[in-house]
Amino acid sequence: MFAGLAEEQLVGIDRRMTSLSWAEGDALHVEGTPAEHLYLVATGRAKAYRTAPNGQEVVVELLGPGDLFGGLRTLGQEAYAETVEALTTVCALRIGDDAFRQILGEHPEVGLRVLEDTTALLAQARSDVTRQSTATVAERLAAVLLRLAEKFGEPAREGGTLIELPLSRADLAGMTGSTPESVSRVMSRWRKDGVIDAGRRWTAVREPRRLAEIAAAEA
Amino acid sequence: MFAGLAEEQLVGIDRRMTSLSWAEGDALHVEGTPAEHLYLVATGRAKAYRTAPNGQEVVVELLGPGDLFGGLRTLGQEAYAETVEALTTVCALRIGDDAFRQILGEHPEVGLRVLEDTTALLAQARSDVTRQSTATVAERLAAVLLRLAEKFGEPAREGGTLIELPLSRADLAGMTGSTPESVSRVMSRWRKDGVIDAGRRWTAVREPRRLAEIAAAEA
DNA sequence: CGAAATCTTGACATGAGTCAAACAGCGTGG
DNA sequence: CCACGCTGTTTGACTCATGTCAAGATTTCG
Repeated sequence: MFAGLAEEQLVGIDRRMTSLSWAEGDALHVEGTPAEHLYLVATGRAKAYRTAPNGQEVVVELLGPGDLFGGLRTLGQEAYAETVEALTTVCALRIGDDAFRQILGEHPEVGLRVLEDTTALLAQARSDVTRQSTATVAERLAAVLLRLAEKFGEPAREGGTLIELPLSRADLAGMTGSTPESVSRVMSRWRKDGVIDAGRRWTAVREPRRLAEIAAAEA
Repeated sequence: MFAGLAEEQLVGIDRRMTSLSWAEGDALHVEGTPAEHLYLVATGRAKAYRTAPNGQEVVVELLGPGDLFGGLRTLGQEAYAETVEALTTVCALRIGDDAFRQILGEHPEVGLRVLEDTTALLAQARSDVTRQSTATVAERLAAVLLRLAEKFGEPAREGGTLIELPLSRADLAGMTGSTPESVSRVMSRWRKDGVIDAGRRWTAVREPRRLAEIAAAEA
């Protein structure tokens, strides 16, 4: 995010940010609360979700180091639109309205970077809308797992990619716009077929290509 | 978008943009083409849609005067993610990569404005994801009609709000992630109940409150 | 080791997609 | 100016994916 800035500039920026940390399960900020801070994840994982009128939680983003989230009155956000909850221990930097504007004034490149990030998120969200509207649960789940593997995965010793995240069936249901039961069914089938493997706090993709085929609705 | 700038600054900006126009049905830019321009709608209406793997068109945004769209390599967009098609005769200003950066350099406020817009679109898209995942077709359609009335509606002489847009059942299906048949069924019912009224090239919301109740899933 | 939470699996209900046929606007050409 | 045909809409009958409810298995943690 701040790549390409000199050491002393970074120190200047750092002084204006507050470093905070949360434990697994804590909420970093809550949907509907007045939006006053931007956050930059330093370490750990978190999920951002919205609560639908019917009470279901829909996960709109998974956050890791380097990700920006939160909201500012300045940017037309009256209140936080999502609740962000720590999935592991999380450290993040918090920045206020005025400090953000200052930094943007001093370092225009940073503004462009933020715009770039936001644009990418928009593209992501729209692709989610499209998939949600046209794909089946299995296709959506395959796409989600591939994305997770891409962003959070590490090579597993048994082969394939390991996603070490404490995601419950309910979380996965929230990401696919489905239910824990449906997710469980689909994953059981895949496990039987050897496409994936999963425990309580992790998931492994054994055959990415099969998953990709499923996600592309070629089956 | 450029509110608050002096006359001569506007002239300077204007010189770097190309003014273009399209007829109803024309594509302003096509999904998958290299992204090289940003556009600002001057007059007319257009729809932005993505084509799902199964061939269905999902409308992700309706554009009117003042709306920004398109994409730039600079912002991390390799290719346009959507096709934008004119719903009426459309005039828009086109701006290239370098010019955009120049303007941002000269007028930082504009950058903030763009970021603000993008943030709003992101919030919109995420709210769409949430609704898509949890609401029924009727609820989604009600929400879409209310949004259209809000953005494009004008008071109708018969009472209620008139949306003068050439939207086919297929377009509405694209916006609700559904099918023309389902949309037709729901709208027939509402017409019978006097909640809305519709012809080929227009739709009128007669009882916004009933629609709002439906959208909020209170029925 | 036991209770609480989570996951799995089954049986069932239903919203909404698909296919198909009848219908209505609307422009075109005789 | 009217009839024809094209295109989009409406309505019906049927099917299927997926949500719901419920019971049993498994894991976690106090």
